[in-house]
Amino acid sequence: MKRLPESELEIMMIIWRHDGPVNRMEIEEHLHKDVAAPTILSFLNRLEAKGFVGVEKIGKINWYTPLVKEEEYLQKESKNILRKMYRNSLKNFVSALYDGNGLTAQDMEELRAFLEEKSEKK
Amino acid sequence: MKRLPESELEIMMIIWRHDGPVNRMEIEEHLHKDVAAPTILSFLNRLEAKGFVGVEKIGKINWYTPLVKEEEYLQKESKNILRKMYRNSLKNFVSALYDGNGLTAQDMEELRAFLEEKSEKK
DNA sequence: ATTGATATTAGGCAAATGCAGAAAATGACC
DNA sequence: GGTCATTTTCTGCATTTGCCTAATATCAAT
Repeated sequence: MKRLPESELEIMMIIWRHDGPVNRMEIEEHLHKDVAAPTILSFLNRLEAKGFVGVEKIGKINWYTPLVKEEEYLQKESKNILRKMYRNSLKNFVSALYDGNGLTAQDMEELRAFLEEKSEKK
Repeated sequence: MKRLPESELEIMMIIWRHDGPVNRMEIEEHLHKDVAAPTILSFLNRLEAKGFVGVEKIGKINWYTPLVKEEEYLQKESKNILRKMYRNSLKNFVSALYDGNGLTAQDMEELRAFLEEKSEKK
């Protein structure tokens, strides 16, 4: 499974978060950038070529569905990020966020609870 | 401050982790890939053009020093990653790692201790 | 000063990425 | 069927990225 460039990933995130098949227009609405329709369709074509989405044409509308699972992709990416930028240390990553004020008390509490839950049922 | 492409980031990580100025040869030794000398120098030139490193030539050797701080870059990147891929939720990121078996018990304990320490001294 | 060894610079090239104009297809309405 | 309106497809193009070959500079040893 290839790594996606930024623009394709942006599209892919929208597709993943959408329930069921999605068309170009819907993607456009969720995109924060303002790009021409052929641009989005071009990214979608590339996603299809890479096996990330399937397309079905109904009438003149293309409907896209994910073929790669979000969790699967994110799992791999999380590991890559940690390895490439944080010497494989999750703590380094969280530290960076903390020091850059990227963490709220709520984030931290949420994470604490998560860790607690996961280590309980070992 | 621009985002760095993968190959330039790899070089930059080596420079950051090295103590004091570093030359092409030293970088080459720390690189896990096997690339020709001009390739590395080409990346270094690009890093210089982007303001990430400074160069001083002594004899025929170029010595490189970071101009951008590692923490600064990583802080920004951590936030970007979280925003772009995990809906700004650190827990989502850690979850992904956990589910993909990217976390050891040690990682988790380390992180737990970190959170505890940081929330104590609020 | 010549030769060798090695480093950097110049230049370039294929592929990937981000993007959009023009052309073609298709549904909807008269 | 003809005409809009809209959608997709085709095609292309400027940049960026990853990488290297050939040329040039420079030190070191003779």
